[in-house]
Amino acid sequence: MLESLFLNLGQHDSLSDEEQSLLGDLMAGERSFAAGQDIVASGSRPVYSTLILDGLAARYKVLADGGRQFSSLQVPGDFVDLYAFLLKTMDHGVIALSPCRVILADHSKLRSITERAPHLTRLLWLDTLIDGAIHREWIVAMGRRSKVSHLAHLFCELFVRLQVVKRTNGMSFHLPVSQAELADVLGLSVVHMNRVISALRNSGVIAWANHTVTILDWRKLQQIAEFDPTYLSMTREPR
Amino acid sequence: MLESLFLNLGQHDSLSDEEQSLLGDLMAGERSFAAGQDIVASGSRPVYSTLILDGLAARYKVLADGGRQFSSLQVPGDFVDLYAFLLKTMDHGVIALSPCRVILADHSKLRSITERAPHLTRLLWLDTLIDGAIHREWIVAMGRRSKVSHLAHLFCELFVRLQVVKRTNGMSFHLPVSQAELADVLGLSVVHMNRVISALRNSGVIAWANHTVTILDWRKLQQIAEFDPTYLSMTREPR
DNA sequence: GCGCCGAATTATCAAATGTTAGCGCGCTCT
DNA sequence: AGAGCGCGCTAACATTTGATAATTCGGCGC
Repeated sequence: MLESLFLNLGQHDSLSDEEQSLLGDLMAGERSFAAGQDIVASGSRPVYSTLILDGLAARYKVLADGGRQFSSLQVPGDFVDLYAFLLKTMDHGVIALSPCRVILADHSKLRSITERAPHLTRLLWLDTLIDGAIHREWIVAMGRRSKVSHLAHLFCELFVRLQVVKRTNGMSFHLPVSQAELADVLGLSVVHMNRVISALRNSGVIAWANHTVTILDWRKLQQIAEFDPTYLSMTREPR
Repeated sequence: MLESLFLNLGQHDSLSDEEQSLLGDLMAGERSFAAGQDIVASGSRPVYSTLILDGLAARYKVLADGGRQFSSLQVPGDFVDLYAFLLKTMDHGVIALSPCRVILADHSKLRSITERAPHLTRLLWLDTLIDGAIHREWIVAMGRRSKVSHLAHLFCELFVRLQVVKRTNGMSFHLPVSQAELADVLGLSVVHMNRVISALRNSGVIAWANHTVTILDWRKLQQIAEFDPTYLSMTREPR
């Protein structure tokens, strides 16, 4: 059941049997959320952190004028709020964009891992660092890429991340979001989001129908996006 | 000399004498950089992490069309690349925006801290988590705030962060950046950056001259920015 | 099969933002 | 003192993006 987690953490450095069993002991208490439900509420002080087993979730913040901005997308094998273990108070919410199955990690158990399993601690720390690296990449995309390039970059990133946890199907992956939700990722109006999607479609590099994105020309998509996966740290080396 | 670091880490939880001495032992090898110099090069694999003692630095990425985007600003007491300890390869650069005095932390020593000092490890981890929280706040600002509000938010954030490390002077702080550099923070053209700055000035909440920002109306600035400092985790509690 | 509803798409116009160019100020170098 | 230069600032115009509204499309229940 924790296969996604093992694939995710294990891609960066090898996980010993003991570490796998520590993780098995850590993760307990499966839950499900319907699309649109909050997985973690803004302002709360969680006593456990949440790992996605299945589904798509997003961190978000809502401003006074009602505008919503997603600050990340979370796929199976991702901790959505591992940082709450140390940050204590959630300054934003996490919402299920599709039906989500999750499993919980008690903060007290996480703490004892930091006391007793330094290497596993470093891997969990690394997981949050990659989170940060993705944030930085998003900032660059929002600030200086064209909107089409930004969208292309997002698709590249999602494809690679989903591939790691075996959720791609050839060059396709499931993307259960509406154009309005995607607009809240890129920070655009729905109308303009639609224009940007049309442009990327018309360039012939992707197809998107029935909540499924298909990459028709991976090389060209990468070029449009200037995608360099270095920031995802997908090499296995001692950490 | 490490006062800024102690102020920074110590604001979240108390640092024992032993931890302070571990940090003193960790940080060694002072260096200086002129404004405009790279402190850490993109693509490099650092063997130490860098702490700012004095000056202003920024993480950045340059795109193929020459556009530059800063993904963070770093003030005294900040590690600019603590994450390189685990991420290994820099996927972006770090530049000195003003003359910078820094001090280094050997990755081998950092590693031994994770093996022997769990609480200090958690505080260092926390430091990188706050980094991530700031990134998320920037994403929200870039996506859904008006440009004036974004700028106001940035000033609120800088003021509060600088206050922690005692680098404010009343309601003023030193901001040694040109409007062009600030444009690379917000992701705007220089011309529009100038318009936005003028608008915020004209609203009477800030003054900015001689590289010094003065907050004339803190309450109103916060309102414009919808600034809520929760994400900076400025409460001292067990971590 | 029919009608309803949410989502996608298009059209039109308005506002925000970018581009290019130029001016002026204050600084430094000679 | 004069020239050069970086930087702030403004103007004029082009392009991108947003707002509003209408139309189409597709799934789903009756």
